[in-house]
Amino acid sequence: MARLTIYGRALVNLAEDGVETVLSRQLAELAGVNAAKVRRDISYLGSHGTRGVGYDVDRLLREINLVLGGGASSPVVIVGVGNLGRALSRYDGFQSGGFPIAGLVDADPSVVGRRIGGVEVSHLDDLDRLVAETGCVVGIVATPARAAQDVVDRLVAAGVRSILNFAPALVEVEAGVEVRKVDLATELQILRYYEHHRSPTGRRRRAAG
Amino acid sequence: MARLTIYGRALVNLAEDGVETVLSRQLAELAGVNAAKVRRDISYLGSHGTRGVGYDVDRLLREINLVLGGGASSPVVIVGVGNLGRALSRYDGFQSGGFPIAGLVDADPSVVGRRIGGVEVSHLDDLDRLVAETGCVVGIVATPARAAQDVVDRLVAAGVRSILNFAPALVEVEAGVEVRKVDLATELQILRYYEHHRSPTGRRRRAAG
DNA sequence: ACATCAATGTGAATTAGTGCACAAGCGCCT
DNA sequence: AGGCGCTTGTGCACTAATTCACATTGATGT
Repeated sequence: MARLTIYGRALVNLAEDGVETVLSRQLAELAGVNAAKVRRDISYLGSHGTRGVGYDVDRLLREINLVLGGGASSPVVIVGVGNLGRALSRYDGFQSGGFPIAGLVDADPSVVGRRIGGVEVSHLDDLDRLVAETGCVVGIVATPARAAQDVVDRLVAAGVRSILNFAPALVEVEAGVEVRKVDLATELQILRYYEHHRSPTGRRRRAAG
Repeated sequence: MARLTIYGRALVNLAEDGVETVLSRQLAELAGVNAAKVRRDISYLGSHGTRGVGYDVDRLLREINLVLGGGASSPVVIVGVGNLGRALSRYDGFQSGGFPIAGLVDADPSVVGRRIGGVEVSHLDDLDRLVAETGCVVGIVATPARAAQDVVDRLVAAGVRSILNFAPALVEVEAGVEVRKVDLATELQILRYYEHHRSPTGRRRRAAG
């Protein structure tokens, strides 16, 4: 679940502050959710807090990291170095999050060979070789919508089983391949929707996660 | 709902192809959801298709655009021109989606005055003036997590009521202000989770939206 | 050792979301 | 004009998610 990553981040902050024990109520406050939900989520981990005391921060963090895949490094390949692809290539959040950029790929021969953020751009046809050599397990699709399905098919053929899709298009994959979509246009549209259906102002509250 | 924007995009494509009428079944296929869901979603619009025929593409598209805020242009201000902020500044999806970048802001004096993607960077303290002059209605937060709450407070104080938060932090806002969070780190974490809990391969399917 | 306190873990209730299945309605064909 | 076939709109059942509320259980102090 997505909430686990939120808890994880909150726990990291707590650990850095030297906190050793946390209550479900506190974690709920930090994560912006209900305390009962926190407890139920954590109970699915099989983890056990201590009744009357709370959860051990370090232990809980370890358990969450374990189920999320730990601190392992997962190299990614970015397909499409157009506007968005270049932007993502220069973003160092991938690196610092444990997802080093192992390769850049584009179908346009005129950009192949160029270096962006210290990584050379390969041709789309070399995707198989690139994935095999670098051991990429995650593919990032930053192409126009019409190219997305073809790119995803190539990624899957190359062995990639986890895909983050920034293209505004739905793609089909075989079961066993996980695709997540990040759609900036949709997010902005939704904001615009609220802009047009503004409710009367009220009290301060925690934002949706 | 987020699905409305998906329908909208599908309808645009259909309209470009010259299609005049669409069935709930077809729209469901394009959007990757159940046909009954499409019908129920559309029924909330108050729109009426024609039984036995389907929905008029142009009419439905107009209705969806209306409820989503139409083709109005909504200028945005990007706060934080660090790694991610610069990346976003150069992404022209905002411009083409009807969200022109009206301003860039940063707290670091050494980047103030620099031009990125044709827009000059202003100081965070000038946010009020910038928002007032450009009529920005949407703020994009691309700062480190620890600065996010302060930046959001300043945006709200300046009159911005719609915020897209890329910082990995929850922020509090008064009611009436809408915050949406885009969290690349979480998306990648979730992919990594599935990577570690791989289910056996199966048949091709449409990916989750 | 025992009582007390506090927070967890979870059964049960509530709410939201999904999807089936069918009645109602519209156009077309005769 | 009337019947037929097709699709919408929606009542209803079902599933998933959330939240309440409390019995349970570990720690602590006397």
